[in-house]
Amino acid sequence: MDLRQMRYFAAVARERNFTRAAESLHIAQPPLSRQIQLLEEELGVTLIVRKSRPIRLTDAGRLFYEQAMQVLGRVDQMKDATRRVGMNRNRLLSIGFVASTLYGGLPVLVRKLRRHAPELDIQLLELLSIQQIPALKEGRIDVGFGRLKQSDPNIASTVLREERLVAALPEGTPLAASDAPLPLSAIGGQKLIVYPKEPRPSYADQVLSLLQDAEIHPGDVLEVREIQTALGLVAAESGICIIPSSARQMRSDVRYRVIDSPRAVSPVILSHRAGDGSHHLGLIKTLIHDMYAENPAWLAANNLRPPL
Amino acid sequence: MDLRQMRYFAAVARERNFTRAAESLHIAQPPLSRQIQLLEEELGVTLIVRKSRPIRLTDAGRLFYEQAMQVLGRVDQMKDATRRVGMNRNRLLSIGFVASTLYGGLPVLVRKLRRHAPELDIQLLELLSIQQIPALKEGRIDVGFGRLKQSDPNIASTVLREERLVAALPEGTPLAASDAPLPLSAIGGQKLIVYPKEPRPSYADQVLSLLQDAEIHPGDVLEVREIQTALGLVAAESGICIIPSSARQMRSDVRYRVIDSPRAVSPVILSHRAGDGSHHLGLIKTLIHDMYAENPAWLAANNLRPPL
DNA sequence: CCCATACTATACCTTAAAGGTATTGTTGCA
DNA sequence: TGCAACAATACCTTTAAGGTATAGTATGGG
Repeated sequence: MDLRQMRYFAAVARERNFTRAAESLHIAQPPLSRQIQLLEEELGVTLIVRKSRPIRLTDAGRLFYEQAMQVLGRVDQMKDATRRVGMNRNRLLSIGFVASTLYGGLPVLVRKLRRHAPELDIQLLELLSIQQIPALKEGRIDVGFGRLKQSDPNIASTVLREERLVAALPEGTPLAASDAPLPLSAIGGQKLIVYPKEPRPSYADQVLSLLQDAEIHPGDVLEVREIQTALGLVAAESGICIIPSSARQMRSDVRYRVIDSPRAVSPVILSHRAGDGSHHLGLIKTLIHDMYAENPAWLAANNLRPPL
Repeated sequence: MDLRQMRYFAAVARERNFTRAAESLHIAQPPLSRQIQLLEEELGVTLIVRKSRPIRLTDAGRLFYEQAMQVLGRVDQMKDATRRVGMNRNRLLSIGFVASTLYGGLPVLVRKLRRHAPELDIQLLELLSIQQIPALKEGRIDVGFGRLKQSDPNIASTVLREERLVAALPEGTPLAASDAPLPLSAIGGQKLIVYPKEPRPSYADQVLSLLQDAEIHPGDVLEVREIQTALGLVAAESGICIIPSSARQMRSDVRYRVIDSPRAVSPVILSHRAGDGSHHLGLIKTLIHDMYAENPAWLAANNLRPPL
């Protein structure tokens, strides 16, 4: 498959007419027909109903069209962004993060960073904690916000804070009746949903070992790929799930109860290359410090709107 | 630009070596070098620092690499999805929605729909309200959830409910001191942020005409493209913003106050093609009805967790 | 410091595939 | 039913991707 074929198909889908589509693409009609045939052949799927005037898209064609438009838009954005970084010689700061920090202080930090260093192009990449280590080494990212402690000598890590864990519970179930802290033991026998499924080790293992250390055995453990799915399943009463406090913002159709155990915490960890003495890294550390100073509540135990 | 060039560049970036990258791509090394040169030429940007062994990526190269990987992943997903729909002859149901419904009942509806009609492939497309009308006519979507009343004879629309509007206020400002309903008049003289900027007419006009009809004049109106930006600016104390109640879930670092006016509501409107008597459309209507029945609070005036 | 080594770039040729022209089917409407 | 509009097929031309041979350039050991 080829961007050209996608563009050709998009033109046909828009015009609902091969001849006019070919004109708009500045090519002759037969090559256009052939490219669409090749595309359909590669996919093994008919995209266009030709025995109808004007032509119609099949269901597969409609889907392909929408997706293709999005991909093409994305490619254009990518071109622009690459040119901007390359031409202006702007420094690029690449930040890796785990999804949960998006619901915490990361957006605020990024906004502050843009204000304090407008010359910087900021790239945000969602990466799981352990993916951040190789990404840092390979220079794909410059800083990482993760949740897993590690001890690679080439990577410097700082615990920004320990965040309370909360249990996500389906509305209307007995456990969700109270707002009081939930004893860890209450999780025993419950159906537990953990994430992410892979790559291991991950936050899932952190949760599971927390329970294991307390000798609490959940009734059944279901692994899912991401927190969104996990909370969706909780809402669908498929089980309960343990998430960092900040991720509570993701859904309000489930109930949350802080877990009543001093060990039920998850760190937020800033990582960067050990040798990295860049100005921007220092700026980030300063800004994070400021954020905590501005909002000391974020450091409080029962943090309602927690931080990075 | 071409997916092939993106794949080639990705291989070089991964291997950090043209020769080995060429091997992994099963082509000779010189053509690979040339394709990368062509890519750099088209972008007008150097992506690779060659006077270094192993080679390094420039900042632009790093950015391009990450984006390219995401695009390539996206293309693969698209192929799979298209094949699945085309092969299994699954019916595709394409749903257009405005962003705010994502923070309301839409996810619940989609989940119910998947459960009740597992044979269905569901495509979700974010479209502004007025974009949904042509999208319905052209068959790009089958149903739309929007916020703008319209009167196209070919499109049937149903108001699902009227949702209360709330003002988003920066924390710590005088207006944010209370949780009580906010009189519409309090918005007079305030800096107001509205969205989306285009295409018009949009929800922005709904908000502006609400104020105009009440003869209230905001101090200054700033138009932004999307709600996320608008709320970000509110958090940065750039002004206040009027949003549908359900969108409160998007951020918790701003304060919300229900607007104290019976006219300060925004409808949630279900639209579909006038002739459409498909089974799945009926199912959607039934499911929505069920949702409201299950959760009558959604219909209450001061809806905290509102619906579609 | 220079040469050996391990690369990447250049030059030039071969081949595959995209695009064009002419023409033959189809569809749908008058 | 026949004509107008349009897509598919057949076949040729041109463009550009890929291959081979070789020259140029960056690190590392002697």
